[in-house]
Amino acid sequence: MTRESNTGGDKYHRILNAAVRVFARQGFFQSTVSQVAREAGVADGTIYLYFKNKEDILVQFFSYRARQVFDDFKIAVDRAESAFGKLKCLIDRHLATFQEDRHMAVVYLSEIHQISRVAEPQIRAMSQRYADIVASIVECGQQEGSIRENLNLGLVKRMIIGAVDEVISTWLHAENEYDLTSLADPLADLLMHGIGSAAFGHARR
Amino acid sequence: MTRESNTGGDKYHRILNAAVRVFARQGFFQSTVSQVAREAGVADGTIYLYFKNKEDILVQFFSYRARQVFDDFKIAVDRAESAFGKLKCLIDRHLATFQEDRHMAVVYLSEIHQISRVAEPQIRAMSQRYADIVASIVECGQQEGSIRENLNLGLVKRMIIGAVDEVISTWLHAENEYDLTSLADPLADLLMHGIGSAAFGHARR
Amino acid sequence: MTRESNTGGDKYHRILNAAVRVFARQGFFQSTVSQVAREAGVADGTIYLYFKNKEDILVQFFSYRARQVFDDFKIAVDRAESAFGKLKCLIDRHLATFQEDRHMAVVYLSEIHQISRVAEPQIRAMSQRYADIVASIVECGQQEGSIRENLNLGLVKRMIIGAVDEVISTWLHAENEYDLTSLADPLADLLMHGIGSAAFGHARR
Amino acid sequence: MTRESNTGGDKYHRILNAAVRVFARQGFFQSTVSQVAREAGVADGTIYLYFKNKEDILVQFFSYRARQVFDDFKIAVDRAESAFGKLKCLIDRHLATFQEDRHMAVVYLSEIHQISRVAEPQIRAMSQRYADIVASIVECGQQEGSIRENLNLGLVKRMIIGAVDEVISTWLHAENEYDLTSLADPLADLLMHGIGSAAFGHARR
DNA sequence: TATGAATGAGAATTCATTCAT
DNA sequence: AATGAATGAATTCTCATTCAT
Repeated sequence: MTRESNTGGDKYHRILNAAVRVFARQGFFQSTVSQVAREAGVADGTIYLYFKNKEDILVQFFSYRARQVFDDFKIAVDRAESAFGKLKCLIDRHLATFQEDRHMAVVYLSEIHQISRVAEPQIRAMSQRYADIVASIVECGQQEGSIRENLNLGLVKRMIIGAVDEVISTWLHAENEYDLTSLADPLADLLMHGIGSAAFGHARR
Repeated sequence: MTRESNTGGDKYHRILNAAVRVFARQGFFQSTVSQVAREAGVADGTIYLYFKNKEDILVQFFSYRARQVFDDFKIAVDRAESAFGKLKCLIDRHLATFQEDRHMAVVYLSEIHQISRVAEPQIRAMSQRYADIVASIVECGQQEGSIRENLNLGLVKRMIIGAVDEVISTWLHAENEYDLTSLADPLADLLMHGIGSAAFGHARR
Repeated sequence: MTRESNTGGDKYHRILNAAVRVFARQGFFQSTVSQVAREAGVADGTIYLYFKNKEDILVQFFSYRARQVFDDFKIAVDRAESAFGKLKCLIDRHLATFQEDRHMAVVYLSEIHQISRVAEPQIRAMSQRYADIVASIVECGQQEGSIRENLNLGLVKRMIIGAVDEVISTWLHAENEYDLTSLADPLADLLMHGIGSAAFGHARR
Repeated sequence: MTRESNTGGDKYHRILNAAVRVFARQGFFQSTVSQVAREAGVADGTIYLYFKNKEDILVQFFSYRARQVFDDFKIAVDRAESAFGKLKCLIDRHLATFQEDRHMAVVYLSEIHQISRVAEPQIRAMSQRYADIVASIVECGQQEGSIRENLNLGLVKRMIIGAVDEVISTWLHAENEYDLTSLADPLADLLMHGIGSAAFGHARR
């Protein structure tokens, strides 16, 4: 009965995309189902043929749309050779994807906490996906000797995703436009080598 | 009825604290003014003697409560000597403060995007405050030679605050309790030296 | 899906029977056309090929189905010889019919008042039919001397149908099952001879 | 928190009475909360200060208003001496009460089946109250010899209440007004002595 | 005939805010 | 200052009905 099997997924995706636009503009709770319907060019009631309720639109968004985005990161990362290359690639894809779909970026960054109460599993799945990618990068780097041993993987993952999300968030709220992806390499460099000077060496070791 | 945490304050603070508790529990938009009033032990109408409207409670929270927290960071950082010490101190204070006031942490992390539409200036002020602290640390480090030159200060600030926020966020959603501050040093180390191995040196330079 | 009770009938009767089942379960106003359609195994739109609107299903039910039931009473009553026999027969048929079709019983007893606003004529027709039967029984009884003269026929009819309906209604809401028809004779006896003792005779006369 | 303790029970009873009028006119399901509010001269939202929801209005009606009516019957019956007198008294009060408050009568007769799904206990309580009254009449009659032994009390109660309700129901739907209470004595007589002629005697005995 | 996706009017309910006390 | 009853606009969601296929 779920409508992925819709004729071409037409209305379903029209509504989903419209919803993301509206939510990005006004926030989830300040958006009305009517607004989403109008933006999608359907009647109010039509929404409920495809979504259980207003919240379900957000859940579906995170379940399918955003999740798939994270899956794509994996593919991109696998193409790079070195750990550093992979890291740059991950961050670049992350930044590029969100830059390409600003609406999704806004909704992802603003509403994920709201939705986490109801769609905890989906959120965890995305988070885990990211953690897996980071783990694979770290492992690769440790094998080639470019990444140090004894890392707290979870912490590394949190640092990376936190840094990237914050970079995106700042970009979203910036007054003047600028190219987000141009920050991929500098950020990857920072994450790889830290802010410390090489001269001082690694304090701990 | 709840009077335990009535920190001797007047009605204004009683309401503000009650609101943070309620908002943390249910989210801003899913909380009602009545709930805040009940939690504060005042009548619904009383809220409006101290706050312009529901949203204003959140704005006041960010204007005074959260902002002051960021101000405190500055003081703590100034006490440390080395740049690395300052960084650890900043992160430690950040983590400790949010660990001590979980309600504030939830509201800060969840609702800041909602409020940003209406309280952009306050948000910017906090952000700028953090940027200043980071800048002072970097400057200090560069003078003592422990932090490299040519850093994109804004990017460094975003990396740090993003990493810390993500660490806090993960802690908030974790199933089992753990000590957040114990992550301060490991995280500071990561930010300082990156995940790369010293052996490889700084690729770029 | 439910096809068991599809009494070989065409769509019209399939829908009508399905509707009675659904209405009995949930009440007319709390039932949806979709539910009736699903129960009947047809598409929503198909309902409207056979019925003017939702209400019309109920009207048709009372027009044809329930009405026919009352017609059957007449036939049964005519077979009995004595007035008392006829009365017992009427009540027995009444109880037996409703016991056999519990769904109809529920709808008849619960929804007749709702429908009376729109299908007054049908209701009156059924009521008149019952009044006629009662009148024929009374007439028969008066001829054979078993029923007293000077009866308010309308009142007698109301007493009988009221008593029987109430007996059925109680049975419907009873917690444990019991045989409804076993109450036919006791009730007929009560209606025939009243609750007074013979010794006291008829007070009035 | 329940609002019986309202200042004079003002709004609460205004709404309850308005609701009964509206429900009587249109039926419960075809009445809107807005209509009740308008009839009561209050805002829509005010309804919800006194009633949990629309259905609760009906439940409260049956819980307090109608139930009390049944309680009154008891008092009236106790005043009469003979069993026959008590019976006439019961029926007279029953008819008079409903004649005096036509709205209540309509709602009671039309909506009791709807509400029984949700307020089974209240309905049972009223029914039991009536059964008790009937039982006391019968017992009294049996002691004085005016009512026969071996009666199925439950059946007698169902016959009486069914007959009375049907008489009221017919009166409600009648085209021309007539005095309902004038039927009390004839009906009591019928219930007491049945429709049979004294000459024929009691078949069973 | 039959379908069932789409519609959109309509209803219940909530809740921020006001204001008489 | 404080109260909390009252308001009514706004919102979500339902569902009878239609109509293109």
